[in-house]
Amino acid sequence: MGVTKTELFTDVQNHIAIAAKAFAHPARVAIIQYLLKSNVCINGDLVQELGLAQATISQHLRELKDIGIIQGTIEGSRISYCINPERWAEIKNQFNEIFNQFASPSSGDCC
Amino acid sequence: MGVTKTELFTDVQNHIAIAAKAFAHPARVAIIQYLLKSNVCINGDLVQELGLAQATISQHLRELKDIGIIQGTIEGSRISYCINPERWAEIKNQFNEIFNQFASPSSGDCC
DNA sequence: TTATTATATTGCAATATTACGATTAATATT
DNA sequence: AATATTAATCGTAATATTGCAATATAATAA
Repeated sequence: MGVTKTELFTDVQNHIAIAAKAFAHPARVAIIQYLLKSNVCINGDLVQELGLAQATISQHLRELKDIGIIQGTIEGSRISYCINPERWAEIKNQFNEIFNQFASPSSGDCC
Repeated sequence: MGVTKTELFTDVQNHIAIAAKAFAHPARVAIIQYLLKSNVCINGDLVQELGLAQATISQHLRELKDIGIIQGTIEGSRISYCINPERWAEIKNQFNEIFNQFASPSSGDCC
């Protein structure tokens, strides 16, 4: 069907899934990495950096913005994007909480 | 197109995207959480736990197995799944590396 | 052997995602 | 004002994902 049965899952599970989608496409990872490097926000020179069409980049930016992990401010005819610190911390914490829940078993504890 | 242009991106970017997909669906998050809780591996009582059809669960398990984040061993007619410690650590480190690359700007550093 | 149980696989149908060209809207430049 | 630049949006095509019923496979139980 392609349609996720969100009603079967907890809010936390759904939220984690949405946050994970920010990283679930290499183009979006590339955009995030670019933003991490050039801390000084950016605009659409991502089109140069990645080899994708302008419309495609714009679409990925919108997804990242919808997830909330980035934010954009209008600067004349350009738009400066940057990481949203609060949302970043939130997502980071959500993932860390999961990652830290697993303690490697001493030995043949498991399969 | 629905087809990702993987050749445009670095190996790291592609690998992160693949790993993120493990968490990019609430059912898979639920499966991982269930595995974290009942440390003692499990089988397909996920079908009871989540409200999805057996075939659907099986499919998500295969995806998680393909990503490598879980592993399964045959135990008679059942299959015990558990988290793959090495792969788990690998993914955890990959994400932490990204998450730690961002230092919240002192003030109006950005947009 | 014949059932039963547990899980994987196959084959769909429906929806989502990825990508891009074309268009639009808004600001900049001349 | 006329034109260029920038980026969002629309429409569309191709592929991927989600979900399930039905079937297949494998091990166990009767």
